[in-house]
Amino acid sequence: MEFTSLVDTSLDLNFRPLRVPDGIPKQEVESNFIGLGIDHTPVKDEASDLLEELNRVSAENKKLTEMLTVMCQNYNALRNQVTEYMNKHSTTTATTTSADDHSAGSKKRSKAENNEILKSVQGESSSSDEDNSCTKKPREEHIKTKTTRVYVRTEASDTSLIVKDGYQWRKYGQKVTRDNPSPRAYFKCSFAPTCLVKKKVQRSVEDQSILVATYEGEHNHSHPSKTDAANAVTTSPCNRLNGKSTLGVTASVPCSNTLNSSGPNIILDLTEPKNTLQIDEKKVTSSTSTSTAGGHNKRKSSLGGGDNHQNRPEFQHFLIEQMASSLTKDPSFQAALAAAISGKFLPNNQTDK
DNA sequence: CGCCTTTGACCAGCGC
DNA sequence: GCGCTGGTCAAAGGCG
Repeated sequence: MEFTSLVDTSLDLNFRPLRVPDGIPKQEVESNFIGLGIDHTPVKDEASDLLEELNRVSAENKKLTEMLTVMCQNYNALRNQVTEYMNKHSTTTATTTSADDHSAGSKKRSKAENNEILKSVQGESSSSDEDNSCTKKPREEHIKTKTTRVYVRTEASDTSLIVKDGYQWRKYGQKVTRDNPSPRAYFKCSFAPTCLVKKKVQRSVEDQSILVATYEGEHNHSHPSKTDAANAVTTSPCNRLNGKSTLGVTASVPCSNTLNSSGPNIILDLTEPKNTLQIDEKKVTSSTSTSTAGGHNKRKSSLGGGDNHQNRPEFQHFLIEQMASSLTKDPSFQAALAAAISGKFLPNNQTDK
């Protein structure tokens, strides 16, 4: 099914073009934009400019939020359709295979294929998570268990299975699995046995530079660091203060649709059904950086790490900030923005500035 | 000395 | 019942 043709995820940069205040000559505006011509602009005009810019950005932000909402709705609708379709298809397959002389193996395979498709559509929800396929836990239990999957782009040369999410983890095992040559590392929250959250980290089969971190359960304690979480996305991903520590911060910030291989792009897969935006399916990645929170800090936080924080206003504000930060650092976005702006100012397509 | 990682051994579920 | 596999345990060693 062609999702991209059904859901318009494109970012229309011209949906709300910059409005030039009537009182300001066009040339002056250009000067402000390109050369930051503060010296040539009266303070009063500058203030009104800033106010105008603030209003414009606010409106733009609102518009983006609306677009995101629409996208989520579209996604949910599509997901429901696909789920319905797969249910029908699954029933049909079972009927035909039982009627025919197909082997048990082929039955299993088709069923597994259907499940695989469903998983990809449903964002690999906890009940169908591949990692739970061989779990020892009773079914009811791992339905309850909140499972979140986070994709983190790292340096290809970086062989450590460390996903920095701000929480402190204790590694208790490592195993090479059958379906992936890369070892899988098992972590427990350092607050165990009080906190029973577990984390599995393994490199993606498709892209060795992507770490797949699967979180099971919810932290019953506060985030070790809020401020560090905020700092983390603006600093280098590799500057761990303690080379052996798994402490760090993961900024799960979907914002730019450009895949920046040089940076540690982070793809958030919210596998909870209530989380309507399954970012990872579109491979929307962030070009923001991550870094350690440093040391064994245990400061209180409400951001990052735990997937139960994502609906909080602070986290959303954090997301917005990181989106803005990421976009402004993205050369392709800057180019697109410049083209959009120059297209507005120069209707004759004179984009040589 | 305490905390951490490493790693081989062990356990349990599942399919044949 | 046996083998395969994923998950966990725990002893040993490293590091600050």
